[in-house]
Amino acid sequence: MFQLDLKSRESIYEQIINQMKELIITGILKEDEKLPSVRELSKILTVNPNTVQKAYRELERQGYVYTVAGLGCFAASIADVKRDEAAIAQLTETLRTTLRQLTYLGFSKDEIDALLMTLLQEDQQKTEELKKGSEHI
Amino acid sequence: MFQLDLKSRESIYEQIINQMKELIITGILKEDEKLPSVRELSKILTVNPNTVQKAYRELERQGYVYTVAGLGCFAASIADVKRDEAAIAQLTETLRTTLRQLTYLGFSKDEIDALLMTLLQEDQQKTEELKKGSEHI
Amino acid sequence: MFQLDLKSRESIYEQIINQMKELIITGILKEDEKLPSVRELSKILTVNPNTVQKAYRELERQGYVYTVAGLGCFAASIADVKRDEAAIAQLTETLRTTLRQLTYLGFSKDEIDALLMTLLQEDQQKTEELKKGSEHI
Amino acid sequence: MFQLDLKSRESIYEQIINQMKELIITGILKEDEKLPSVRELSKILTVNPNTVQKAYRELERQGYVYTVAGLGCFAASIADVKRDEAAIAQLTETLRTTLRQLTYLGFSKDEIDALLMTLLQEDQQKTEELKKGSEHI
DNA sequence: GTGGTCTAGACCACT
DNA sequence: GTGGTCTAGACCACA
Repeated sequence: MFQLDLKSRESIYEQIINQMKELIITGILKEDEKLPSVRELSKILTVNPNTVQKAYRELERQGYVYTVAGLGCFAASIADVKRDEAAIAQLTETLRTTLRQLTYLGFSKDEIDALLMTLLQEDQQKTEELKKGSEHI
Repeated sequence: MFQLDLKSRESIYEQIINQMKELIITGILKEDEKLPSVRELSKILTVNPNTVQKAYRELERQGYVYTVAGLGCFAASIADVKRDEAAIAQLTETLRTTLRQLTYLGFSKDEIDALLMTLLQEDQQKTEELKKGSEHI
Repeated sequence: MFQLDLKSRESIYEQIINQMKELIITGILKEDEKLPSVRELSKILTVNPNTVQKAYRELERQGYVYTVAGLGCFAASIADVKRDEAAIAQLTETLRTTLRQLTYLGFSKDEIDALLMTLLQEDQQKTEELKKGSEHI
Repeated sequence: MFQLDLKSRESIYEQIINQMKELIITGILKEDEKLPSVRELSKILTVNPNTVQKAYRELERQGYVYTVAGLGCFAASIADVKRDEAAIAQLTETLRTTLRQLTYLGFSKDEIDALLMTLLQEDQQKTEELKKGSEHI
């Protein structure tokens, strides 16, 4: 279910956040469905409970899950996911910088265009596959 | 000449690297032209010399500059740095991840498309301006 | 009769306490009227009986209800609970802290004033409605 | 400078957050002024560095401070403080509930009005005093 | 059982 | 030196 890469530059709690987002956005984790408990997931991933806790807290802050003390953490409605303007601004800035770097490396507009189209298609396909996968359950 | 943003998430040495790359690739810093010395630049930017040193080392590692002991650091040939496959792979991965995050935030393909078009146009304009600017020198 | 919000920050037993207080003070639950049993209410609300138990205990401690062993829990005289100085002090402290937090967020005195007026009016209306509702019984 | 109350129901990191907000909002900590380092403050308060860290991170998230890795944490412009809608909604809800409770305890609208006026005035005075105090430094 | 907070260490990248 | 992340424990309130 989860694939952690300890060697990755992405920190563990960020990997947990992103993979959990994937499960929620694609509907594999349905609205109001319970997430594994902090302790449970920490055992599965063999990481410290605090690390999982940190990820869950951030997911709650961003509106992906909601917490009921004593009961656990549950997937929120996708509609509740906050379009955090700060996060969007940061992602936009990352895109801007990255595109700029490609230009520095001598990529023409058309080459960048082609690359982006490929990546976007890839992204859409991945989303579709995950959604289909969850329907079969 | 340099614009450092201490509040940015991007670390200072990365900002120096990226802006120096810009100067080199756009030809504002011509081949074999001397870069400011580590001490000089650190004074201009009011940052720690170690930070500038680290940026220069990384620029050398990536082939953007070469160092002559006792003389200083010089801009390398643009041909030497173009099409750095490792760099391209990394930038592609960054794009992939960033697009995925936007999808997580509920962005539709069309919205992402629109955003990318805007950014690309911005990038092209900036490139044009820099080229014109360097021709006048 | 009861509206529990699991997603609320307010713990479940506190929600039960507050709503039970509302029923008692507005006279919907009249003096010496029997409250639903712990087991009954826990089934209705689909919560753990311990949670209801805890709420009832706290209501008893604050004088809102009294317990007769073997018979159940009954609404106390409203006179017994009014003007609980400890409770008032605590609520005042909560107000003080909350107003301060609004100031931290940059709210001007006028903005806070306006907000309070709105809330007070809301509160008065709700009180009126409840009183009318209970007269008809 | 700081007053921690270990017995308080307010957690330590929340106390740090609130007191730091006070220092920033009142201008005692001026824009771009450095906060004590995580380790330094943890020693002063004899709490764990992680606890201070948690407070600083939250302050950054809310826009009260900005962080430069390797340099430290700095007071942000008050204009940058984010009017976090979720936080405002929560504070409003707290006010609503608290006013309701006072009504339950038999307070008339006029009594609540009077109490609120007193608290508001208190709050304004405190803010004024802190601002004056910082001017004298 | 659950999440929330805290302590006491440790290692890393950056300045 | 700085903040950022992580581990390995512990205690608390709540369900």
